[in-house]
Amino acid sequence: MAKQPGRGFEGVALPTAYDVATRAGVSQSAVSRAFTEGASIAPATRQRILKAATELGYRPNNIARSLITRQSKTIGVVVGYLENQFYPQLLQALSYAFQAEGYRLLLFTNPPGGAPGGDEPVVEDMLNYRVDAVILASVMLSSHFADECRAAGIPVLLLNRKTDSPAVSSVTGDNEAGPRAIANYLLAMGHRRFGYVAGLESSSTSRDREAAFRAVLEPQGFQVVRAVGHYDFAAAKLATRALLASGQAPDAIFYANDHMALAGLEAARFEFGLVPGQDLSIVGFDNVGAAAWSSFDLTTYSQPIDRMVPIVVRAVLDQMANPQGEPVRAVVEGGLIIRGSSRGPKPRA
Amino acid sequence: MAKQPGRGFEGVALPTAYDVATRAGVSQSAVSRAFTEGASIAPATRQRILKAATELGYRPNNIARSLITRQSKTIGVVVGYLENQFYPQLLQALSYAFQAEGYRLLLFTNPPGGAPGGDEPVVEDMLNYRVDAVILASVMLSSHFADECRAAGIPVLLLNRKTDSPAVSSVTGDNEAGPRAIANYLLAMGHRRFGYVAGLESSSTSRDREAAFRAVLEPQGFQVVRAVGHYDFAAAKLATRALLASGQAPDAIFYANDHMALAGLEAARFEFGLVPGQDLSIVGFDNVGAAAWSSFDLTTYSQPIDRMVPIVVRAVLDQMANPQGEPVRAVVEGGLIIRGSSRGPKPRA
DNA sequence: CTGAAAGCGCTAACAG
DNA sequence: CTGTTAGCGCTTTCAG
Repeated sequence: MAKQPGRGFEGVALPTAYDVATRAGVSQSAVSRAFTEGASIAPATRQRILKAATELGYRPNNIARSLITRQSKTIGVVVGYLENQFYPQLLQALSYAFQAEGYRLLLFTNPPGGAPGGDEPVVEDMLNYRVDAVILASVMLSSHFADECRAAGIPVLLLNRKTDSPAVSSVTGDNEAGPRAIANYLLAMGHRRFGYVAGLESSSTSRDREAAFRAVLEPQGFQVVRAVGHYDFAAAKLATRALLASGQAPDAIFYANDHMALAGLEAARFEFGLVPGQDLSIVGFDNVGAAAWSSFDLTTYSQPIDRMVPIVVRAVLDQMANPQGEPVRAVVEGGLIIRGSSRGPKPRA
Repeated sequence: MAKQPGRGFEGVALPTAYDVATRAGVSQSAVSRAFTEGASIAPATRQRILKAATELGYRPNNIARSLITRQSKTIGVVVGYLENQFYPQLLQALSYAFQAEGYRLLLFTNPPGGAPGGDEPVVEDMLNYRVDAVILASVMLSSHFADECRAAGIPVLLLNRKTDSPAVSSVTGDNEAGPRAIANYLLAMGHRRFGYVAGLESSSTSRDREAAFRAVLEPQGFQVVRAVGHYDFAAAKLATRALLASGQAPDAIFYANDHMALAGLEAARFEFGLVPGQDLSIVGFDNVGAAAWSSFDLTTYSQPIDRMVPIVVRAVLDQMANPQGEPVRAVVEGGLIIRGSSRGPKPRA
């Protein structure tokens, strides 16, 4: 009947492999093998053990297993702003993909409205949980943390952002080709006055997108006025207002992401009475679900989650298998998706 | 220099409490105490240990700690459809609130587009991780799973849904008063032909909301036509189309949640050329962020996340402290939020 | 194929 | 206040 130290129904301990062993008349190690894929055990023995286990309501304790295998089968994920639909979509896809590989996600979120920088102690704490890898999909985290993970021997992957350090793996959308495609498209549609709404100034992603956008326009003599939206809906509305209220208002605005572009669309339409796709062009980046909704019909450059996630999974798995391996720095190509929010010939209109 | 069995930078093992003990010239248990809140240890000793720990880059291994304390400090959360903005909002709030209590969330998601019923083996697997409690915020899960958790002695809490079993704790919005308030409001605004768009037929939440809605209207002799939106955006559009295309089209439609109401709004506006708030009234439930966006301006009944989450946290904490305690069955009051999508006098218009 | 034995890294009595 | 001593529940050689 074993000891009974623990919790469990009615204060009785959960059965252990020993209990199962006793009941099945085998050794405890046999029980272990019965629950280990591909372990050498006679089918008959295995059946007997499995039967005893079910009768007892036994479940292998993954904590104990982790302690000895040194694998928690857990991946720490830090996400920031879940208001931006891109992140829930990403999170769901990641969760599902890693579940298929036998990993689960331990979730860490930044405090709502938290300022960038300042590593949260809670996130530090994630390392104590011996996560097998860490995925950082939050802008709100100093890159110092990535180094700390590396020092602890834990693979890190930056998703949708980068660091200066080329030693850290990252997977991003095409922050170079995307903005260039957008710029060229806007030029072709006859625009001449451009605006850019940045995310956070500290964000490499926002900076890269802006640089690529300008790299097309400025050599041709076009100015790009800018405002900062901090990746926030309300702030992006304010930024849009500032841009549109100025004397030389742009007639084409590129936003660092869809989330802000949606806000811009609303500001233009409801505060200025403008008709996007006619009076001005509004373009985002990501192609989130809502971008395709009729209310927005947002032209954007896609960051294809279904193509990014497998790359992330493989990269993380590889890094875990071979910590000495080369870091991955993947850029996942997207595509320009022309919808109604921008001026010019529409796909089918 | 200790053994070197494990991973870690360059294949060297991470330092253990023993390594720190040796370096600080104390016993291993002293190290343990140095890292345990409120343990009896001399400040000087503690300082010395902490110093040695930092020098070695030591981090306490929570896995080992969990094994002995029988607490993983981890809560399993099952969420389904993250497209519905309500869930990311909820998830973020839960994550933050539990982090403050020293718990982390282990995330489980249903497969994208997964059918209801059928307990995913992956979710079963969560119990092997010895999560300290389970929060189910997914409709896509047979209630059988809740019993299984209870059998394993793990507190379960259903969020935004219920079971027949009164033994299981749950926290929901006001699925009784909310729909009644909506029905009364719509009546007062002069509506006479009503529609309801259900979520999943198997969902207690959707059934409760429909029943309460009808409970006001039918006794007064009004019919409620219905369609099923499966909590899905596209399906809700189809449902709306079906309702509006019929001979006796309703001029007031209540949706089981905002996510579907948003879809309904689009269908009415872009497929039927109707002006919501004028030609017909569209009402949702939840008050998600997007409901307040100008593009939707959706009248709804709120399910206040900031009031629900503390109740969830307390309930879960209580159940863990006292597994024998009474289950919690909290109904969190919301409020009718009248916006432009419904006919009648607007708050300030 | 199976059992015995030795821990994984840490916490928790129990003496001192 | 601190060290000693047992394990937590399981995986993993190593014999047999």
